[in-house]
Amino acid sequence: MPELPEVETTRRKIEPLLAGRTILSVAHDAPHRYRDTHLAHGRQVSGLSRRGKYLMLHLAAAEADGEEHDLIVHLGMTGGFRLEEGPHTRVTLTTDAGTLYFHDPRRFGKMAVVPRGVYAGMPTLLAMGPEPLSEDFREEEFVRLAATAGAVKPWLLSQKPVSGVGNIYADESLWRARIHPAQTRLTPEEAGRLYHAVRDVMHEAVEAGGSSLGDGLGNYRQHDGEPGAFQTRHAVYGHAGKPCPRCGTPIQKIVLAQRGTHFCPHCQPRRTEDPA
DNA sequence: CTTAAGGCCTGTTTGC
DNA sequence: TGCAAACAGGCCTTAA
Repeated sequence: MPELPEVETTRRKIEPLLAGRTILSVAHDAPHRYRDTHLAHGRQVSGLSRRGKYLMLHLAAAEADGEEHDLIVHLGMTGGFRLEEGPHTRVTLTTDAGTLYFHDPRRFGKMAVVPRGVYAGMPTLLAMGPEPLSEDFREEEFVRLAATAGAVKPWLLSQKPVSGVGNIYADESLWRARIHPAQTRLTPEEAGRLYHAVRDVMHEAVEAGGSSLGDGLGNYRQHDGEPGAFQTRHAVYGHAGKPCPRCGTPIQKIVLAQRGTHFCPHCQPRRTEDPA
């Protein structure tokens, strides 16, 4: 599942293929899912950036309107760019220097072309919290917000306290911080541990090129088919029943807020009484 | 305002 | 064996 590390890896890998190129066409047959992509035609790609799990292709102004645009891409669960067409190719992106194919078996991915910075109609992007690897992500603020939050895992997944955390990295971060996924109202000590766990996990995962899991459809790959390497460092995600790397207790899997949730019942006990 | 739940979508896995 | 049901899950929409 593409989360921040996978989206960042995608950005780094396809930027050399797109920067400075002119988009000739964005072809697909799902205008509701890939909105206003015709607005990208004829525009030059000035660069790529990322916000949370959103990928942004910055498009130079066209002669007709003099306005810069963004082609916003969300990879959803199974989206990714490839060099070759396949059975799940949903969008064909043709430039003056080659073609990229957007694969997305489960069709959770989305695209939209909008005037630069106009994100109306994208509530998650508008309300997005700070980037976990930037200086905007401040421990004090995170600790303050966590003190009154509900169950910590759904809170992390909301993208509001910090951006880019999805199901895999939420479970891994909570395991490192030794906090139960359903814990509410974190103490300053707990929130501080979680702050550093999120930063460390994201940093390590980006360096490893993200996580590639199994051989199934949800398996994230880079555009050239290369897998990431972080999955070998997962302590709990996908490890139900296997020993906790820290204490040996079998990892437990539960459903929390409709998400598969993995944790160590020994290292991550639920704190029931309020700290005095 | 906040929080919770349903829906989207389809290949794979599980269960009868 | 074969088919149906459950499962995976990020984010939007709707509801409370």
